[in-house]
Amino acid sequence: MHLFLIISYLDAGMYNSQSARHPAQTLSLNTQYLPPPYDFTGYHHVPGVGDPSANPWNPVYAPREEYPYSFPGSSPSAGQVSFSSAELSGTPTASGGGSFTPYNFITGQDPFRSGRRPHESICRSVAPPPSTRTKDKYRVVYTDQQRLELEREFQHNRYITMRRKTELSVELGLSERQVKIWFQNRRAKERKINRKKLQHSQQASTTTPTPPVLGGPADPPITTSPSSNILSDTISEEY
DNA sequence: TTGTGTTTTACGACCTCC
DNA sequence: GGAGGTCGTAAAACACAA
Repeated sequence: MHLFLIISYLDAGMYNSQSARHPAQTLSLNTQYLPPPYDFTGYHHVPGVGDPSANPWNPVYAPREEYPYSFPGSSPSAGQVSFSSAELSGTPTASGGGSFTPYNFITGQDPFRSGRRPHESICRSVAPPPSTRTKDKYRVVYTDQQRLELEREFQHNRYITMRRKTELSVELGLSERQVKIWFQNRRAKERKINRKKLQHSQQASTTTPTPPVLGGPADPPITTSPSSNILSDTISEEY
């Protein structure tokens, strides 16, 4: 059981992002709007909005930034990926110490691998300048502090608002593009993890001695179609 | 030390929305 | 048209076993 603490990020005003791009959207700027917990089915332009069954998965795209997919801080939703306090506090995990690291279903690696990058204490003592891919630097490695803040923001909101993106980019010394791409990659990572979890659970269910009831609820359509993705995404609520 | 597998940045292609 | 979304991928960074 991991106590998920969002301390200073619960300042609701911080997330009342104003959007210049979608003034017609009406749902969001109201702080009273409490979005459903992390749920990819809520993508706003799915045909039949509000009725995921209408089109469970067509390229379903993410909510616009007017949709503050924040989690009520007082009740971390089931959709959150939990972090140990050590991870969120930036406390380096013991190298190979076997401490629990929720993200590492596959390799058991520390998500931040804190304290395991000898060069970083030198090379990453200063945040790298906003950079794009160059000959010299194909990519930069973000500092632990940058990752920590980005991760915190991600735990609060899977989709960063324009306002928070600007704030974070200034705060962390990253470009807004870097922040945006980090969130895109982070969501991709989560989907990947969820897919693996789903595969594991499916394998476990197929290897159980009790045969599934044909046509019953325990016999979900297992396909490789994108619809399985949305399932895996919503499954993230198990976290 | 090295080989191998995984994770992390960054981008392009393609999509929808306004 | 430009914004940001997903998906797939390249390559650097990293972890770890042998």
